[in-house]
Amino acid sequence: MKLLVVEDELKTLQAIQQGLEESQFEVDVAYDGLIAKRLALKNNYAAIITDLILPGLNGYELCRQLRAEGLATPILMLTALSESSDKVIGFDAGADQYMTKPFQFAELLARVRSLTKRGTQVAMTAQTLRYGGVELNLDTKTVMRDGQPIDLTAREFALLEFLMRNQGRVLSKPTIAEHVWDINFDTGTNVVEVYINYLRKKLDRDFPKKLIHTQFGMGYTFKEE
Amino acid sequence: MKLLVVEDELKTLQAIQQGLEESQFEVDVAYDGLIAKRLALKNNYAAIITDLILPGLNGYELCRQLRAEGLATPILMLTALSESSDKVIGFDAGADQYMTKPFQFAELLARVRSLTKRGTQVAMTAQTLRYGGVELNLDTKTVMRDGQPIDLTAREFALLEFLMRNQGRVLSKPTIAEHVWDINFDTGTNVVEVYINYLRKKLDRDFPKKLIHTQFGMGYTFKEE
DNA sequence: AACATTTCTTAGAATTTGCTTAGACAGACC
DNA sequence: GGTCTGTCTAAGCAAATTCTAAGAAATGTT
Repeated sequence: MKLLVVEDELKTLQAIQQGLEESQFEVDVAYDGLIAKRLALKNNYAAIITDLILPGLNGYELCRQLRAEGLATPILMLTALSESSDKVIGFDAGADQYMTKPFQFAELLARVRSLTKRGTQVAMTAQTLRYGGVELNLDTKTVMRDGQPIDLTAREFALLEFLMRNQGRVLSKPTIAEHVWDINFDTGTNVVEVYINYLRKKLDRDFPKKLIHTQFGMGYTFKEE
Repeated sequence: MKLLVVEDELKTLQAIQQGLEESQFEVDVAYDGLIAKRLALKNNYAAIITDLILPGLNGYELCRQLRAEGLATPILMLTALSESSDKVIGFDAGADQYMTKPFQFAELLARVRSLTKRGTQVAMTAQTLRYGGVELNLDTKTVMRDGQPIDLTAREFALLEFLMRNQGRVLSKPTIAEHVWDINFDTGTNVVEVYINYLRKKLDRDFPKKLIHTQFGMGYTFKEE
C-alpha cells in the first residue's frame, strides 16, 4: 500500500516516513506542493498526508486542485496548532481528515489505516451504455427505456448488454450463444431465439420504435429505425 | 460544559465570558493565578483559557503547576507576545493551544470547541457512513438504525461497511467474498449468503423499509426502497 | 400455391440460485 | 477443562430463472 507524505520540514518528514515504513506502508515523499501534485496525479496512492504550509503550493491549494482533477484519494491534512481556524477551509478544499500538530505517531497511523480502508470501494466508474433511448447501467444492473424502468433477469441483461455493445452490427446466433452463453452452438438449442423473444416482450413490445431486428437467415441487429 | 477563564484585564474577561455563555458554555472566571489554580483543581473543567501575564501566578507557572498536579484538562494560552520563544515556553509548560492577542472571538470559540471535543490535542473527525437511516461509525465500530443501536460481529460489520461504501451498486457474491473475506470464490462456499442473512435479521427484520436487496443471479444491493 | 426453411411463441420440465437452519470448529475467557 | 462467541460448512427446502421441446407463424424458394 503506497502513501504520499508532503511536508517541508525535514525532521518531521523523516519521522513520519520511517514510522509508516515500519508499519509496512510504501512511502513516497515530497517537500513541495507542486511536486506533490505531480506525484499524486501520476501514482495511485492509497492516501496522501500533507502539511498545510508548503512551498510551491500550500496544502489547501494542493487539496483543492487534486479534487478538481477528479482525484478521489483520501487526504489527511496536518496543521500547526495556531492555524485551527483553517480547519474549515481544509474541509472545504476536500480533505478527509484533519490533524493538529504536535500529535502522537500512533494516532497518525490509526488515521491512515482508517483512511486506506476505504480502498475497499470497488472502482468508481459509473458505466452505462446508452442507445436509442435505452440506458443500461452496469453498476446498478438496471435498464431504462425512455425513463421507464425495465426489469430484466441476469441472462436477459447479459444478452442486452452484448447487443448494445455491438449496436448496429448483425450478430449470428452462434456468435451470440458463444458470447452470452459460453456454449458451442453444436447442440440444436434454440435458447437464443427464446431469449430474444423474452427481451422483445420487455423492451420492444410497449414501444412504437423497435430496436431488436431479425435479419432472416443471418441473425439479429440492435439499432434504431 | 464548564470552562474556566483566567484574565486580569476586566474588559477582555467580560467579552470572553459573555461570548462563551452565549455559545452555551458555563463559565467560571478568575483574575488571579492563585485563585485560578484552586478553582481548576477543585472543579472538573472541560477546558481552561488563561492569559500569560497574570497577578499571583503567571499563565506559564499556572499551567506548569496544574500539570504537575496531574491535571489533564486542555489549556488554551492567550498572550500579547508574539515571539516564538514564548510559544516554546508555553508548550513546554503543558498548554495545548496557544493564541496571540488580539484575536477574533470566532477563532477562540472554534479552538475551545476543538479542545473540548475528544482527547486534548486532537479534534477527531468521526468517520461515519450514513445512508437510509443507518449510521455506521468506523471509530467506535457501532451501528445505529433510526437511532436504535444494532449489535454486529466483526464480520457482519465489515460486510455492512462494504455494502454501504458501494451503496446503490449491485455487488456479486465473488466480489463481496473477495473484499470482505479475502478469498477466491472458487470453493463452493455460501458464507456470503449466510452473512447476508445474519445482517438482514439484525438490520432489516424489524424495520418496514428494507435496505439489503437481492438481485437474483447478479448479487446484492444496499439501497432505499 | 406448395414446400422447405427459418423464426416465434408457449408451457412446463430441469436446473440454478438463494434462504434458512443446525451444527462443527476454533479461539477467547473464565 | 468448560463455556461462550463468532465464523464457517453443509444440507434441505423454496423460489426464480433457464432451457427444452414442439407446434405455430413467418419468410423465402420453386
